[in-house]
Amino acid sequence: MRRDVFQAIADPVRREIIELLATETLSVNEVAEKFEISRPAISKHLKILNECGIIDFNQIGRERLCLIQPQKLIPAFLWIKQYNKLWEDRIDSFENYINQIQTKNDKK
Amino acid sequence: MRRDVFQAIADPVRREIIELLATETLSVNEVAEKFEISRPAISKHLKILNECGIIDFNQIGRERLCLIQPQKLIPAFLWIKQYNKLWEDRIDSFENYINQIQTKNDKK
DNA sequence: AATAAATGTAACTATTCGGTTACAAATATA
DNA sequence: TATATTTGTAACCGAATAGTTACATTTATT
Repeated sequence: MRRDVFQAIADPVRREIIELLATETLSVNEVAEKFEISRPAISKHLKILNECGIIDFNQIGRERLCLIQPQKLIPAFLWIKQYNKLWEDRIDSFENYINQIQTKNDKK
Repeated sequence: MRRDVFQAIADPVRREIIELLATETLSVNEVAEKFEISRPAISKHLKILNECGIIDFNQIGRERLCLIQPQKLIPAFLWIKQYNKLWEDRIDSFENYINQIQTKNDKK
């Protein structure tokens, strides 16, 4: 079973969980309440996020608080970031092309 | 069938295809030759990448050239990027903590 | 001590995923 | 025209995914 950050953020529910936990620390039940799906389903998503280190648990009595570990997103960030030169060049060359046409039209 | 950039880059083979096509445009067969798995398997991966716009095809005779469209990675990039303030603060506070300890030790 | 609350997990199901082999179709070459 | 090349796709398979309900366990409350 593959368990990496790319696979973790592939699921829209897990991305939403990350979004929630980025603003506040919540217990398992509090996370589950924010969704339509069952608590065990959320429990599984949290387990997957925990297995790749994106969240840690902090047991307080009978509650488990879910703490985000945002630095675990860095590898995925860097993988995508290596292509930003590529898409910026693409956009630049498109803008140059537009400017070129613009200049031609201005001359008319 | 969900088909978005997050799901596209979740698979390691597809990430490798993106890496290949970032440096050169290749035909379907040329892509397949770089992998151990069968050509139809690669064909499926290319189809998925195409369905979410990450690659375009350019038919030249009987060959189909695979052209990367790196700007399609931008939404995934931005989604992750919104957390970089979060992990930078985390790293900063860790560094501050280390510096604090260091300063204490220096005083001894 | 009895009950309520928070949570994990087992068992099950339907669907998707990632691979395979076999075959068909289109195009280039001899 | 016959053959080789490039490619897509159908049919199949096993494993993983994402959900469910039912139940067990631990901790807090009454």
